[in-house]
Amino acid sequence: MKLAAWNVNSLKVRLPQLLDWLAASAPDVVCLQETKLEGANFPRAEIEAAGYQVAFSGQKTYNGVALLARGEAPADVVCGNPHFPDEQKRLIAGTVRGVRVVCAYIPNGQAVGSDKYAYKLAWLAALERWLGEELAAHPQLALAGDFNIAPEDRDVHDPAAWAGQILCSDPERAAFQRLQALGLQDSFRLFEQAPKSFSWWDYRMLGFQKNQGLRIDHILLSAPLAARCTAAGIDREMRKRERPSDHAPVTAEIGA
DNA sequence: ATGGCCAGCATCGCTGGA
Repeated sequence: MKLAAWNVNSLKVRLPQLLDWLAASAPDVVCLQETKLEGANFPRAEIEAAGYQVAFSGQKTYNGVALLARGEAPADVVCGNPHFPDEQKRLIAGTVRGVRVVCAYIPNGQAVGSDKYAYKLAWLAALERWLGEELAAHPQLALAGDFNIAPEDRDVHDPAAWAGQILCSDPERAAFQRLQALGLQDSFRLFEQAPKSFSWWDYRMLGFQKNQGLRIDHILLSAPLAARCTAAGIDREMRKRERPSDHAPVTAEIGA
């Protein structure tokens, strides 16, 4: 089973690319972030026509997450974190083929020390608490999405320039490590990977052309799923398109 | 040259992203 996560930066704009990518890559489960759509505008019919059933939690203009599952509806869907009342639609979970899939759009944080940074750290602490419970109930669990955290310096094109900055600060990285301490493993690092592998590139300054990026989109797997994981990667093809999302899809393959 | 982009909402400039 192939799991994927993609921050589409507006599902309205990126729908043609999403449909192309579903056809080309045939993922079994897709976690979308930044759909930026309210329920009535969600392109359910187009996605169902591509063979996927959907569950989503959306709002106008900002945020918005969705789960797509090929050939079946995600079961036991939960929106939001019961430990963190939040107007912002950033979390949705569902079960597909016995795997609990948690799709997260972790806050950006804007700048270290800002109110949004405090919100990000509080959001992460509540996520850790809730995931501890989810893992106890669902040993086969994947946490996938836009984490807005580059876990290590090798995930940053220019670690000196980014040192201590948003997405790279020690408290953010410590929060990522606490998620790992729950037993979640970074699927990408289970395998040999090319140096300077990134999942996001700034639209400005020819970021993608120069490969000046960050690896901030991740698929974390519980130990039983990590043991079944046969491959993990980042699909740069969509980032080469006209009018791309600034994020590339990330994928993990789970064997039987 | 210390900034260059993009999406949404709503105009002809702002917020937010990362």
